[in-house]
Amino acid sequence: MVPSKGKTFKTKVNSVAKCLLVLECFSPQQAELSLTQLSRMLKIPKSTLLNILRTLEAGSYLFKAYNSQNYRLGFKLMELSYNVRASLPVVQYAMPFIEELQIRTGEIVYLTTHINGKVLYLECMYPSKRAITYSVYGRTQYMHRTGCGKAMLAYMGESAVDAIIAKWGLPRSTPNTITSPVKLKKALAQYRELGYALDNEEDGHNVRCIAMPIRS
Amino acid sequence: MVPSKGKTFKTKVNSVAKCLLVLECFSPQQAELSLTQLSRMLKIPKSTLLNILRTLEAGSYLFKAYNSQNYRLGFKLMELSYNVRASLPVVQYAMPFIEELQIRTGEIVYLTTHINGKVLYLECMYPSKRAITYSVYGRTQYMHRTGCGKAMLAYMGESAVDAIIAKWGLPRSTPNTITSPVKLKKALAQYRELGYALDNEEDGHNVRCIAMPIRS
DNA sequence: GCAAAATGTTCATTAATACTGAACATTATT
DNA sequence: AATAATGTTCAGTATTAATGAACATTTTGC
Repeated sequence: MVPSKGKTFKTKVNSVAKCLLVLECFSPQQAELSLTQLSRMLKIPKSTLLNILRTLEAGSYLFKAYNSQNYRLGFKLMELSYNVRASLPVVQYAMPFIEELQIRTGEIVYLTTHINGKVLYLECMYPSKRAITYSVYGRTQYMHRTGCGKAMLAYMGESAVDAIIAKWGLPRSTPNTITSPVKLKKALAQYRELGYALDNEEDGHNVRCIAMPIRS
Repeated sequence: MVPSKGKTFKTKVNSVAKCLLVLECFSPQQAELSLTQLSRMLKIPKSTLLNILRTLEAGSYLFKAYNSQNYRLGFKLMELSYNVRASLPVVQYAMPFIEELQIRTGEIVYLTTHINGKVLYLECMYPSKRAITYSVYGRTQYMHRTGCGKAMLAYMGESAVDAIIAKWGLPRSTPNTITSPVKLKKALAQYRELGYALDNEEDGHNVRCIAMPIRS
Protein backbone atom coordinates (compact mmCIF):
# COMPACT_ATOMS: atom_id res chain seq x y z
CA MET A 1 0.00 0.00 0.00
CA VAL A 2 2.28 2.73 1.29
CA PRO A 3 5.17 3.24 -1.10
CA SER A 4 8.31 2.13 0.67
CA LYS A 5 10.55 5.16 0.85
CA GLY A 6 12.83 5.60 -2.09
CA LYS A 7 12.37 2.58 -4.26
CA THR A 8 9.28 1.08 -5.81
CA PHE A 9 5.87 0.15 -4.44
CA LYS A 10 7.03 -3.05 -2.77
CA THR A 11 3.60 -4.43 -3.61
CA LYS A 12 4.21 -7.62 -5.51
CA VAL A 13 5.73 -7.52 -8.98
CA ASN A 14 8.74 -5.25 -8.93
CA SER A 15 9.35 -4.66 -12.61
CA VAL A 16 5.68 -3.93 -13.22
CA ALA A 17 5.63 -1.39 -10.41
CA LYS A 18 8.70 0.23 -11.94
CA CYS A 19 7.11 0.51 -15.34
CA LEU A 20 4.11 2.24 -13.79
CA LEU A 21 6.36 4.71 -12.03
CA VAL A 22 8.04 5.43 -15.34
CA LEU A 23 4.73 6.45 -16.90
CA GLU A 24 3.99 8.72 -13.98
CA CYS A 25 7.20 10.67 -14.43
CA PHE A 26 5.73 12.50 -17.39
CA SER A 27 3.58 15.60 -17.08
CA PRO A 28 2.47 18.47 -19.28
CA GLN A 29 5.49 20.38 -17.97
CA GLN A 30 7.77 17.42 -18.59
CA ALA A 31 6.43 15.95 -21.79
CA GLU A 32 9.80 14.66 -22.90
CA LEU A 33 12.24 12.75 -20.76
CA SER A 34 15.57 11.17 -21.55
CA LEU A 35 16.84 7.87 -20.27
CA THR A 36 19.25 9.57 -17.90
CA GLN A 37 16.60 11.91 -16.58
CA LEU A 38 14.30 9.01 -15.82
CA SER A 39 17.17 7.09 -14.33
CA ARG A 40 17.90 9.96 -11.98
CA MET A 41 14.28 10.58 -11.08
CA LEU A 42 13.57 6.96 -10.21
CA LYS A 43 17.04 5.98 -9.01
CA ILE A 44 17.02 3.00 -11.34
CA PRO A 45 20.21 2.10 -13.26
CA LYS A 46 20.10 3.07 -16.91
CA SER A 47 20.58 -0.43 -18.21
CA THR A 48 17.69 -1.73 -16.15
CA LEU A 49 15.50 1.13 -17.21
CA LEU A 50 16.30 0.73 -20.88
CA ASN A 51 14.77 -2.74 -20.90
CA ILE A 52 11.59 -1.41 -19.35
CA LEU A 53 11.45 1.57 -21.70
CA ARG A 54 11.83 -0.69 -24.72
CA THR A 55 9.04 -2.91 -23.56
CA LEU A 56 6.80 0.10 -23.06
CA GLU A 57 7.83 1.44 -26.45
CA ALA A 58 7.06 -1.88 -28.15
CA GLY A 59 3.53 -1.60 -26.80
CA SER A 60 3.07 2.05 -27.88
CA TYR A 61 2.96 3.22 -24.29
CA LEU A 62 6.00 5.34 -25.02
CA PHE A 63 7.61 6.59 -28.19
CA LYS A 64 10.78 8.38 -29.10
CA ALA A 65 10.27 12.00 -29.98
CA TYR A 66 11.15 12.94 -33.52
CA ASN A 67 14.78 14.01 -33.92
CA SER A 68 15.66 13.52 -30.31
CA GLN A 69 16.31 10.50 -28.19
CA ASN A 70 13.79 11.50 -25.60
CA TYR A 71 10.72 9.53 -24.72
CA ARG A 72 7.12 10.70 -24.73
CA LEU A 73 3.91 9.12 -23.51
CA GLY A 74 2.38 7.06 -26.31
CA PHE A 75 -0.99 6.95 -27.97
CA LYS A 76 -1.86 3.61 -26.48
CA LEU A 77 -2.69 5.47 -23.31
CA MET A 78 -5.29 7.50 -25.14
CA GLU A 79 -6.81 4.35 -26.47
CA LEU A 80 -7.00 2.84 -23.01
CA SER A 81 -8.45 5.94 -21.46
CA TYR A 82 -11.19 5.90 -24.04
CA ASN A 83 -12.08 2.46 -22.77
CA VAL A 84 -12.10 3.69 -19.20
CA ARG A 85 -14.49 6.44 -20.08
CA ALA A 86 -16.68 4.42 -22.42
CA SER A 87 -17.24 1.97 -19.61
CA LEU A 88 -18.08 4.59 -17.01
CA PRO A 89 -21.85 4.59 -16.67
CA VAL A 90 -21.73 7.74 -14.53
CA VAL A 91 -20.77 9.84 -17.51
CA GLN A 92 -23.55 8.49 -19.69
CA TYR A 93 -26.18 8.94 -17.00
CA ALA A 94 -25.00 12.37 -16.03
CA MET A 95 -24.76 13.91 -19.49
CA PRO A 96 -28.41 14.94 -19.85
CA PHE A 97 -28.33 16.61 -16.43
CA ILE A 98 -25.08 18.34 -17.18
CA GLU A 99 -26.55 19.63 -20.39
CA GLU A 100 -29.67 20.90 -18.69
CA LEU A 101 -27.66 22.53 -15.95
CA GLN A 102 -25.44 24.18 -18.52
CA ILE A 103 -28.37 25.61 -20.46
CA ARG A 104 -30.24 26.79 -17.36
CA THR A 105 -27.28 28.52 -15.78
CA GLY A 106 -25.31 29.52 -18.85
CA GLU A 107 -22.17 28.61 -16.95
CA ILE A 108 -19.46 26.03 -17.51
CA VAL A 109 -20.43 22.70 -15.93
CA TYR A 110 -17.93 20.08 -14.79
CA LEU A 111 -18.35 16.48 -13.73
CA THR A 112 -15.54 15.25 -11.51
CA THR A 113 -14.50 12.41 -9.27
CA HIS A 114 -11.45 11.93 -7.10
CA ILE A 115 -8.38 9.75 -7.38
CA ASN A 116 -5.48 9.48 -4.97
CA GLY A 117 -6.61 12.55 -3.11
CA LYS A 118 -6.94 14.79 -6.14
CA VAL A 119 -9.86 15.98 -8.23
CA LEU A 120 -10.19 14.21 -11.58
CA TYR A 121 -12.22 15.92 -14.30
CA LEU A 122 -14.47 13.52 -16.20
CA GLU A 123 -16.59 15.74 -18.39
CA CYS A 124 -17.37 19.35 -19.01
CA MET A 125 -19.86 21.40 -20.94
CA TYR A 126 -19.20 24.91 -22.12
CA PRO A 127 -21.67 27.57 -23.18
CA SER A 128 -22.16 27.16 -26.92
CA LYS A 129 -20.91 30.68 -27.61
CA ARG A 130 -17.56 29.75 -26.25
CA ALA A 131 -15.51 28.75 -29.24
CA ILE A 132 -12.95 26.20 -28.21
CA THR A 133 -14.35 23.31 -26.23
CA TYR A 134 -11.03 22.43 -24.77
CA SER A 135 -11.37 19.00 -23.23
CA VAL A 136 -10.51 18.73 -19.55
CA TYR A 137 -11.06 15.02 -19.52
CA GLY A 138 -8.35 13.45 -17.37
CA ARG A 139 -7.06 16.63 -15.82
CA THR A 140 -6.26 16.54 -12.12
CA GLN A 141 -6.23 19.32 -9.56
CA TYR A 142 -5.75 19.76 -5.82
CA MET A 143 -8.93 19.20 -3.88
CA HIS A 144 -8.67 22.07 -1.40
CA ARG A 145 -8.70 24.81 -3.99
CA THR A 146 -11.64 23.81 -6.15
CA GLY A 147 -15.33 23.81 -5.37
CA CYS A 148 -15.65 20.26 -6.66
CA GLY A 149 -12.82 19.04 -4.50
CA LYS A 150 -14.16 20.67 -1.36
CA ALA A 151 -17.65 19.32 -2.00
CA MET A 152 -16.16 15.83 -2.03
CA LEU A 153 -13.95 16.47 0.98
CA ALA A 154 -16.96 17.68 2.95
CA TYR A 155 -18.47 14.20 2.87
CA MET A 156 -15.33 12.22 3.59
CA GLY A 157 -14.30 11.18 7.07
CA GLU A 158 -11.91 13.46 8.92
CA SER A 159 -9.17 10.84 8.79
CA ALA A 160 -9.47 10.69 5.00
CA VAL A 161 -9.20 14.47 4.82
CA ASP A 162 -6.14 14.39 7.06
CA ALA A 163 -4.55 11.75 4.86
CA ILE A 164 -5.03 13.91 1.80
CA ILE A 165 -3.58 16.96 3.53
CA ALA A 166 -0.63 14.85 4.62
CA LYS A 167 -0.13 13.59 1.10
CA TRP A 168 -0.42 16.77 -0.95
CA GLY A 169 -0.30 19.59 1.56
CA LEU A 170 -2.39 22.69 0.91
CA PRO A 171 -0.36 24.56 -1.71
CA ARG A 172 -1.40 28.13 -2.39
CA SER A 173 -2.48 29.37 -5.77
CA THR A 174 -4.14 32.72 -5.06
CA PRO A 175 -4.40 34.92 -1.96
CA ASN A 176 -7.76 33.28 -1.28
CA THR A 177 -6.52 29.68 -1.21
CA ILE A 178 -7.21 28.02 2.12
CA THR A 179 -3.84 26.84 3.35
CA SER A 180 -4.63 26.01 6.97
CA PRO A 181 -6.09 22.59 7.87
CA VAL A 182 -8.21 24.12 10.61
CA LYS A 183 -9.76 26.72 8.32
CA LEU A 184 -10.33 24.10 5.66
CA LYS A 185 -12.24 21.89 8.07
CA LYS A 186 -14.36 24.82 9.21
CA ALA A 187 -15.22 25.54 5.60
CA LEU A 188 -16.09 21.90 5.00
CA ALA A 189 -18.46 21.91 7.98
CA GLN A 190 -20.13 24.97 6.54
CA TYR A 191 -20.54 23.28 3.16
CA ARG A 192 -22.13 20.27 4.82
CA GLU A 193 -24.75 22.59 6.31
CA LEU A 194 -25.30 24.38 3.03
CA GLY A 195 -25.39 21.16 1.01
CA TYR A 196 -22.98 22.61 -1.53
CA ALA A 197 -19.45 23.96 -1.68
CA LEU A 198 -18.08 27.26 -2.92
CA ASP A 199 -14.85 28.39 -4.50
CA ASN A 200 -14.16 32.09 -4.22
CA GLU A 201 -11.12 32.67 -6.41
CA GLU A 202 -9.15 30.11 -4.44
CA ASP A 203 -7.56 28.56 -7.49
CA GLY A 204 -7.66 31.20 -10.21
CA HIS A 205 -8.37 34.89 -10.37
CA ASN A 206 -11.88 35.73 -11.51
CA VAL A 207 -12.82 32.06 -11.18
CA ARG A 208 -15.69 31.40 -8.82
CA CYS A 209 -17.57 28.19 -8.55
CA ILE A 210 -20.38 26.35 -6.83
CA ALA A 211 -20.30 22.58 -6.49
CA MET A 212 -22.71 19.84 -5.44
CA PRO A 213 -21.68 16.36 -4.40
CA ILE A 214 -23.36 13.35 -6.02
CA ARG A 215 -23.48 10.74 -3.30
CA SER A 216 -23.66 6.96 -3.90
CA MET B 1 8.56 -6.29 -32.66
CA VAL B 2 6.22 -8.96 -33.90
CA PRO B 3 4.44 -10.59 -30.97
CA SER B 4 5.68 -14.14 -30.72
CA LYS B 5 2.71 -16.40 -31.24
CA GLY B 6 0.80 -17.24 -28.11
CA LYS B 7 2.72 -15.78 -25.24
CA THR B 8 3.96 -12.28 -24.57
CA PHE B 9 5.92 -9.80 -26.67
CA LYS B 10 9.29 -11.47 -26.21
CA THR B 11 10.71 -7.96 -26.25
CA LYS B 12 12.75 -7.64 -23.07
CA VAL B 13 10.97 -7.45 -19.74
CA ASN B 14 8.47 -10.26 -19.52
CA SER B 15 6.37 -9.22 -16.57
CA VAL B 16 6.05 -5.69 -17.90
CA ALA B 17 4.90 -6.98 -21.28
CA LYS B 18 2.32 -9.10 -19.50
CA CYS B 19 0.96 -6.21 -17.54
CA LEU B 20 0.50 -4.24 -20.75
CA LEU B 21 -1.37 -7.13 -22.33
CA VAL B 22 -3.63 -7.21 -19.29
CA LEU B 23 -4.63 -3.59 -19.82
CA GLU B 24 -5.38 -4.28 -23.46
CA CYS B 25 -7.84 -7.05 -22.64
CA PHE B 26 -10.43 -4.48 -21.63
CA SER B 27 -12.73 -2.79 -24.11
CA PRO B 28 -16.04 -0.92 -24.04
CA GLN B 29 -17.71 -4.27 -24.69
CA GLN B 30 -15.67 -5.97 -21.97
CA ALA B 31 -15.42 -3.32 -19.34
CA GLU B 32 -15.25 -5.80 -16.49
CA LEU B 33 -13.07 -8.88 -16.38
CA SER B 34 -12.50 -11.46 -13.69
CA LEU B 35 -9.23 -13.05 -12.77
CA THR B 36 -10.19 -16.32 -14.42
CA GLN B 37 -11.34 -14.61 -17.60
CA LEU B 38 -8.05 -12.77 -17.89
CA SER B 39 -6.17 -15.93 -17.08
CA ARG B 40 -7.93 -17.72 -19.92
CA MET B 41 -7.55 -14.88 -22.39
CA LEU B 42 -3.83 -14.49 -21.82
CA LYS B 43 -3.01 -18.10 -20.94
CA ILE B 44 -1.26 -16.96 -17.80
CA PRO B 45 -1.73 -18.94 -14.56
CA LYS B 46 -4.06 -17.30 -12.08
CA SER B 47 -1.50 -17.05 -9.34
CA THR B 48 0.95 -15.29 -11.62
CA LEU B 49 -1.69 -12.97 -12.87
CA LEU B 50 -2.94 -12.07 -9.42
CA ASN B 51 0.40 -10.55 -8.54
CA ILE B 52 0.35 -8.42 -11.65
CA LEU B 53 -3.26 -7.38 -11.09
CA ARG B 54 -2.49 -6.32 -7.56
CA THR B 55 0.41 -4.25 -8.67
CA LEU B 56 -1.74 -2.55 -11.28
CA GLU B 57 -4.46 -2.05 -8.70
CA ALA B 58 -2.06 -0.48 -6.22
CA GLY B 59 -1.19 2.09 -8.87
CA SER B 60 -4.85 2.86 -9.76
CA TYR B 61 -4.42 1.35 -13.21
CA LEU B 62 -7.12 -1.15 -12.30
CA PHE B 63 -9.78 -1.24 -9.64
CA LYS B 64 -12.27 -3.76 -8.39
CA ALA B 65 -15.80 -3.04 -9.47
CA TYR B 66 -18.21 -2.28 -6.66
CA ASN B 67 -19.94 -5.43 -5.31
CA SER B 68 -18.17 -7.79 -7.64
CA GLN B 69 -14.69 -9.20 -7.77
CA ASN B 70 -14.14 -8.10 -11.32
CA TYR B 71 -11.53 -5.65 -12.42
CA ARG B 72 -11.99 -2.47 -14.41
CA LEU B 73 -9.55 -0.06 -16.00
CA GLY B 74 -8.60 2.61 -13.48
CA PHE B 75 -8.62 6.37 -13.45
CA LYS B 76 -4.88 6.62 -13.57
CA LEU B 77 -5.13 5.91 -17.28
CA MET B 78 -7.29 8.99 -17.73
CA GLU B 79 -4.74 11.04 -15.91
CA LEU B 80 -1.94 9.75 -18.11
CA SER B 81 -3.87 10.27 -21.30
CA TYR B 82 -4.42 13.88 -20.30
CA ASN B 83 -0.67 14.24 -20.19
CA VAL B 84 -0.32 12.65 -23.61
CA ARG B 85 -2.76 15.11 -25.07
CA ALA B 86 -1.54 18.14 -23.20
CA SER B 87 1.90 17.52 -24.60
CA LEU B 88 0.74 17.04 -28.19
CA PRO B 89 1.53 20.26 -29.99
CA VAL B 90 -0.45 19.14 -33.02
CA VAL B 91 -3.70 19.50 -31.17
CA GLN B 92 -2.89 23.00 -29.97
CA TYR B 93 -1.75 24.18 -33.38
CA ALA B 94 -4.65 22.58 -35.20
CA MET B 95 -7.48 23.85 -33.01
CA PRO B 96 -7.93 27.26 -34.67
CA PHE B 97 -8.05 25.62 -38.11
CA ILE B 98 -10.47 22.97 -36.93
CA GLU B 99 -12.68 25.68 -35.54
CA GLU B 100 -12.61 27.69 -38.72
CA LEU B 101 -13.30 24.63 -40.83
CA GLN B 102 -16.21 23.73 -38.60
CA ILE B 103 -17.76 27.16 -38.86
CA ARG B 104 -17.27 27.44 -42.61
CA THR B 105 -18.68 24.02 -43.42
CA GLY B 106 -21.16 23.58 -40.61
CA GLU B 107 -20.10 19.95 -40.44
CA ILE B 108 -18.46 17.87 -37.76
CA VAL B 109 -14.67 18.13 -37.95
CA TYR B 110 -12.27 15.47 -36.69
CA LEU B 111 -8.54 15.49 -36.14
CA THR B 112 -7.01 12.03 -36.23
CA THR B 113 -3.72 10.19 -36.34
CA HIS B 114 -2.92 6.51 -36.65
CA ILE B 115 -1.59 3.96 -34.22
CA ASN B 116 -0.85 0.31 -34.85
CA GLY B 117 -2.67 0.37 -38.15
CA LYS B 118 -5.86 1.95 -36.84
CA VAL B 119 -7.28 5.45 -36.86
CA LEU B 120 -7.00 7.28 -33.55
CA TYR B 121 -9.29 10.24 -32.94
CA LEU B 122 -7.55 13.16 -31.28
CA GLU B 123 -10.06 15.96 -31.37
CA CYS B 124 -13.43 16.84 -32.78
CA MET B 125 -15.62 19.87 -33.15
CA TYR B 126 -19.36 19.68 -33.46
CA PRO B 127 -21.77 22.29 -34.79
CA SER B 128 -22.86 24.38 -31.84
CA LYS B 129 -26.49 23.46 -32.30
CA ARG B 130 -25.66 19.85 -31.61
CA ALA B 131 -26.32 19.38 -27.95
CA ILE B 132 -24.06 16.70 -26.60
CA THR B 133 -20.42 17.14 -27.49
CA TYR B 134 -19.61 13.53 -26.87
CA SER B 135 -15.84 13.28 -26.77
CA VAL B 136 -14.25 10.88 -29.26
CA TYR B 137 -10.82 11.50 -27.90
CA GLY B 138 -8.97 8.17 -27.82
CA ARG B 139 -11.43 6.23 -29.92
CA THR B 140 -9.97 3.90 -32.54
CA GLN B 141 -11.44 2.65 -35.81
CA TYR B 142 -10.38 0.57 -38.79
CA MET B 143 -8.56 2.61 -41.40
CA HIS B 144 -10.19 1.20 -44.54
CA ARG B 145 -13.68 2.29 -43.66
CA THR B 146 -13.18 5.89 -42.69
CA GLY B 147 -12.24 8.88 -44.81
CA CYS B 148 -9.53 9.83 -42.36
CA GLY B 149 -8.03 6.38 -42.41
CA LYS B 150 -7.98 6.16 -46.18
CA ALA B 151 -6.46 9.62 -46.50
CA MET B 152 -3.59 8.41 -44.34
CA LEU B 153 -3.29 5.07 -46.12
CA ALA B 154 -3.08 6.88 -49.46
CA TYR B 155 0.26 8.38 -48.49
CA MET B 156 1.81 5.31 -46.91
CA GLY B 157 3.99 2.90 -48.84
CA GLU B 158 2.29 -0.14 -50.34
CA SER B 159 4.14 -2.47 -47.97
CA ALA B 160 2.77 -0.52 -45.00
CA VAL B 161 -0.74 -0.80 -46.39
CA ASP B 162 -0.28 -4.53 -46.90
CA ALA B 163 0.95 -4.93 -43.35
CA ILE B 164 -2.15 -3.22 -42.03
CA ILE B 165 -4.43 -5.37 -44.16
CA ALA B 166 -2.60 -8.45 -42.93
CA LYS B 167 -2.97 -7.31 -39.34
CA TRP B 168 -6.61 -6.24 -39.21
CA GLY B 169 -8.15 -7.55 -42.42
CA LEU B 170 -10.86 -5.48 -44.10
CA PRO B 171 -13.93 -6.21 -41.98
CA ARG B 172 -17.24 -5.11 -43.43
CA SER B 173 -19.53 -2.67 -41.68
CA THR B 174 -21.98 -1.59 -44.40
CA PRO B 175 -22.65 -2.81 -47.97
CA ASN B 176 -20.36 -0.02 -49.15
CA THR B 177 -17.32 -1.04 -47.14
CA ILE B 178 -14.34 -1.83 -49.35
CA THR B 179 -13.35 -5.36 -48.45
CA SER B 180 -11.00 -6.21 -51.30
CA PRO B 181 -7.33 -5.19 -51.12
CA VAL B 182 -7.24 -4.54 -54.88
CA LYS B 183 -10.25 -2.23 -54.79
CA LEU B 184 -8.87 -0.46 -51.76
CA LYS B 185 -5.59 0.26 -53.51
CA LYS B 186 -7.40 1.59 -56.57
CA ALA B 187 -9.37 3.89 -54.32
CA LEU B 188 -6.20 5.07 -52.60
CA ALA B 189 -4.60 5.88 -55.97
CA GLN B 190 -7.66 7.93 -56.83
CA TYR B 191 -7.45 9.82 -53.53
CA ARG B 192 -3.81 10.62 -54.20
CA GLU B 193 -4.85 12.25 -57.46
CA LEU B 194 -7.68 14.13 -55.85
CA GLY B 195 -5.61 15.19 -52.87
CA TYR B 196 -8.33 14.11 -50.48
CA ALA B 197 -10.20 10.95 -49.52
CA LEU B 198 -13.90 10.16 -49.41
CA ASP B 199 -16.09 7.92 -47.33
CA ASN B 200 -19.42 7.07 -48.88
CA GLU B 201 -21.33 5.27 -46.15
CA GLU B 202 -18.56 2.72 -45.80
CA ASP B 203 -18.67 2.69 -42.04
CA GLY B 204 -22.13 3.88 -41.05
CA HIS B 205 -25.38 4.47 -42.83
CA ASN B 206 -26.02 8.09 -43.72
CA VAL B 207 -22.44 8.91 -42.78
CA ARG B 208 -20.40 10.46 -45.53
CA CYS B 209 -17.11 12.15 -45.11
CA ILE B 210 -14.28 13.98 -46.83
CA ALA B 211 -10.77 13.87 -45.42
CA MET B 212 -7.49 15.66 -46.02
CA PRO B 213 -4.10 14.39 -44.90
CA ILE B 214 -1.77 16.70 -42.98
CA ARG B 215 1.71 15.69 -44.02
CA SER B 216 4.88 16.22 -41.97
C1' DG C 1 36.52 21.24 -36.08
C1' DC C 2 38.44 18.84 -32.42
C1' DA C 3 38.54 17.32 -27.64
C1' DA C 4 35.85 16.48 -23.69
C1' DA C 5 31.75 15.43 -21.51
C1' DA C 6 27.49 13.45 -21.35
C1' DT C 7 24.32 10.26 -22.85
C1' DG C 8 22.85 5.98 -24.92
C1' DT C 9 23.73 0.90 -25.66
C1' DT C 10 25.59 -3.80 -25.25
C1' DC C 11 26.68 -7.86 -22.66
C1' DA C 12 27.93 -11.58 -19.36
C1' DT C 13 27.30 -12.69 -14.71
C1' DT C 14 24.53 -13.52 -10.52
C1' DA C 15 21.57 -12.61 -7.15
C1' DA C 16 17.05 -11.90 -6.82
C1' DT C 17 12.41 -12.78 -7.50
C1' DA C 18 8.85 -13.78 -10.71
C1' DC C 19 6.51 -17.95 -11.77
C1' DT C 20 4.24 -21.90 -10.77
C1' DG C 21 1.01 -25.83 -9.09
C1' DA C 22 -1.09 -27.75 -5.52
C1' DA C 23 -3.71 -26.86 -1.41
C1' DC C 24 -6.95 -23.98 0.83
C1' DA C 25 -10.67 -20.33 1.25
C1' DT C 26 -14.36 -18.11 -0.42
C1' DT C 27 -18.18 -17.19 -3.23
C1' DA C 28 -21.76 -18.60 -6.52
C1' DT C 29 -24.81 -22.05 -8.28
C1' DT C 30 -27.80 -26.02 -8.32
C1' DA D 1 -26.93 -28.11 1.83
C1' DA D 2 -23.91 -29.87 -1.56
C1' DT D 3 -21.35 -28.85 -5.58
C1' DA D 4 -18.98 -26.18 -8.64
C1' DA D 5 -16.41 -22.31 -9.78
C1' DT D 6 -13.60 -18.75 -8.61
C1' DG D 7 -10.31 -16.35 -5.75
C1' DT D 8 -6.16 -16.64 -2.63
C1' DT D 9 -2.06 -18.30 -0.15
C1' DC D 10 2.48 -20.27 -0.07
C1' DA D 11 7.09 -22.25 -0.48
C1' DG D 12 10.45 -24.04 -3.81
C1' DT D 13 12.79 -23.52 -8.13
C1' DA D 14 14.29 -21.96 -12.24
C1' DT D 15 13.97 -18.08 -14.89
C1' DT D 16 15.39 -13.79 -15.80
C1' DA D 17 15.42 -9.18 -14.28
C1' DA D 18 19.00 -6.35 -12.45
C1' DT D 19 23.50 -4.72 -12.65
C1' DG D 20 28.12 -2.35 -13.62
C1' DA D 21 31.72 -2.05 -16.50
C1' DA D 22 33.03 -1.42 -21.20
C1' DC D 23 31.89 0.44 -25.54
C1' DA D 24 29.38 3.51 -28.91
C1' DT D 25 27.29 7.54 -29.95
C1' DT D 26 25.82 12.09 -29.51
C1' DT D 27 26.20 16.62 -27.65
C1' DT D 28 28.76 20.34 -25.75
C1' DG D 29 32.55 23.59 -25.05
C1' DC D 30 36.41 25.85 -26.80
